[in-house]
Amino acid sequence: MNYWLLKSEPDSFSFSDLVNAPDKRTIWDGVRNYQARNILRDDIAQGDLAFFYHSACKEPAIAGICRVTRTGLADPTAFDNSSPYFDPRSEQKNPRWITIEVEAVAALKPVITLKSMRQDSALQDMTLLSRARLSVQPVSAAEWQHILSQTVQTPV
DNA sequence: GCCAACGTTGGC
DNA sequence: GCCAACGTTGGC
Repeated sequence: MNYWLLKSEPDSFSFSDLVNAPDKRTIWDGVRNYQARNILRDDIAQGDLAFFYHSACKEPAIAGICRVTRTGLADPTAFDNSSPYFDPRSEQKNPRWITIEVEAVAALKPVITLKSMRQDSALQDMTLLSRARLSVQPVSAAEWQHILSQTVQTPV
């Protein structure tokens, strides 16, 4: 099993929004970066766990944990010409944008801020610190466990 | 709101 | 295939 970090702008879709979604699940749609797409398509497996990270907001931080419930899904927003993520180059028979479904597992109290991760010598190799713009990224088992040792998980 | 970093596009 | 122009992300 592998660990991941998924970024979302909380003003658009927060961890609380995921908790309040039907079945606490959502399709992770809207990713339009090829490296992130490749990770979603090729590397993430059903049952993997991911941090839910809040980006582009007042306090960038890991807010919760989610589990991957489905993989290999064509991103439906690519086919929806009313969506900001519409991409006419994505064909139904050969979808360009592949994504996953995730389910909320636990909230972190306190949240783990970007600031605290920057200051933590155990986390200096985190992809988050060197590849700030990559919206889907790997987390090592050591990083995962270290971060969880700094906080308490509250099941949702 | 600024702006550095960086991914994508498109002319050549 | 190169690379300049352009657009977006995201921390601050």
